[in-house]
Amino acid sequence: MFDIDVVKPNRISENIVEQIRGAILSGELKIGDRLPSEKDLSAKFGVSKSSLREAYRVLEAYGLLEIRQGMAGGAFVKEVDIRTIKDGLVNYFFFQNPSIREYTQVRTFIEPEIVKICALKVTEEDIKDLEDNILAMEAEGERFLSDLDSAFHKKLVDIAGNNILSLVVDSIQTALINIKRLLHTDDSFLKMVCKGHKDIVAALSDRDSEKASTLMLQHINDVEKGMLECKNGAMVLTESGRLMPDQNKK
Amino acid sequence: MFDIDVVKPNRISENIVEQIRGAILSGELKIGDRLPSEKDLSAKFGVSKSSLREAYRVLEAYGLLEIRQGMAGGAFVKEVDIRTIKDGLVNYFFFQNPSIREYTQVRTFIEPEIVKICALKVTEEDIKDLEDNILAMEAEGERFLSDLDSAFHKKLVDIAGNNILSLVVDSIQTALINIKRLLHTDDSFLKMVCKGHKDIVAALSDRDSEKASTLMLQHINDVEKGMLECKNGAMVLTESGRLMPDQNKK
DNA sequence: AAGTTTAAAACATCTGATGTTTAAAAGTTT
DNA sequence: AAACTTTTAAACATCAGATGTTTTAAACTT
Repeated sequence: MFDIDVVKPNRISENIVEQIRGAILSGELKIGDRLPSEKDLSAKFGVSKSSLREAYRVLEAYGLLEIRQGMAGGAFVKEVDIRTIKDGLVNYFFFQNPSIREYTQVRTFIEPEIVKICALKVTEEDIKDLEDNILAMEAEGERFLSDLDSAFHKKLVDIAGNNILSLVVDSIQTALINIKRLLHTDDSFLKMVCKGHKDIVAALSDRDSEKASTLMLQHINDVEKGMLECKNGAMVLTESGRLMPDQNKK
Repeated sequence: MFDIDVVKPNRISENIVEQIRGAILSGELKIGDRLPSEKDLSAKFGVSKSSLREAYRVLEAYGLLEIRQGMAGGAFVKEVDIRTIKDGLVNYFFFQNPSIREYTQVRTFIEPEIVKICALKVTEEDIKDLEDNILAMEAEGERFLSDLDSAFHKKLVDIAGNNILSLVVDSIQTALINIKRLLHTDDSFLKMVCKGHKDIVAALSDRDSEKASTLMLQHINDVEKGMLECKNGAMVLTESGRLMPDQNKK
């Protein structure tokens, strides 16, 4: 059978949203283009200002418009940025609540392959950046562990040069940061992460793609193990690896 | 240096959006909960109805609220659905315009691994569904090729049982459908797809995970090759594999 | 030429009125 | 009593217009 779409109410603002979104996706409106003022455009559409404003708000929420106040203000077509997408994914994953296993599984599929590509493309400057990241992690201790850890993996995927992979890795790292914030990782976790990163960078420095890949796989599994062992936070992990509030600590 | 976030204007509606979003993400508000009516809630926040309405519209755009008219209507907390996320990704990828190479690369990392898992988990009923899908493809010809092709890969990833992978594969399939709509695939492409799917299902039926994985990798590469050879549409592919409007056909 | 003031365009917010939708309650018929 | 119809009221949808705030550019002053 065919898929059925729920019939939506014919809201004026929604109609306008689709017209403007369509104009952007068809190329009629380009980045930086300024739409007419609320007053003018509402008159053109033959609707009230409030209806048009609601449409503008929604388009802004989609990340397609930027609305500026002031004399030279107005509504400007904007490139959707990754922040908009990640915020949406945060909302989505809040309800899905994927298990740590699921995150790890995706990572084990993608990141070992990513470092293989990195081994071929990585520059001396990249190596320097990665080494600096590790040094910062050792210096700062656990304070910025998650952020630096996240930055390390994002740096690698960016070297690989695939926008889609970058989005996926970035989103997963953002989700993992949120999870780690609720767990209390200890010093041995930090040391393990640093060691893993160091070995990977060493392999990349040698342009040894197979070794880098194997080390990355090991590292990802170590991180999962470390996270699953963390049980001293306000949250506990169910046997399926899902994060839940600890019922015993009220 | 630290990341800098652009300071946003202190809009009333934005303030309300964040308060309500926060209440949802903190668990204070649960799926199905009904928020007070516009009249009541705007009074509680001490703002006008219009400001509250704009906030509701944005939350609705995020997929966090569903607003219903009528006597028993109002604003209800809703689980963000995948459609909301995919629409956002369509907007995002419109500007990123990833190359076919990028899509293929992600697929080659993920889907061979997915079918490995499928080989262990697949049921007789799943096999039947997959076979039906192939039969439908052969019967329908090119008309629904993209949709059925997409459904085949989505079915496989759903068997694997990883929400994140399902989202990634689903999103890539949606993007590829949009690209294929602009290319004109021929009958040999259809045959190639059917053959690939058949072989994969046969390997899954034998529970041969390695063979299924190898065949999937081959299939994905074949599909890329087929797409890159398609040059008879209104669009052309640049040497980097990006889809662009054909300048010669005006 | 540099700094300051002023003016105007555009969004932000508020108020209050009117229309529309929808489900439940009330009423009617069989 | 059950089934159908009509009425009603709650809540959103839309509109109109007034007032406030922000920001830039132009006018003005030093």
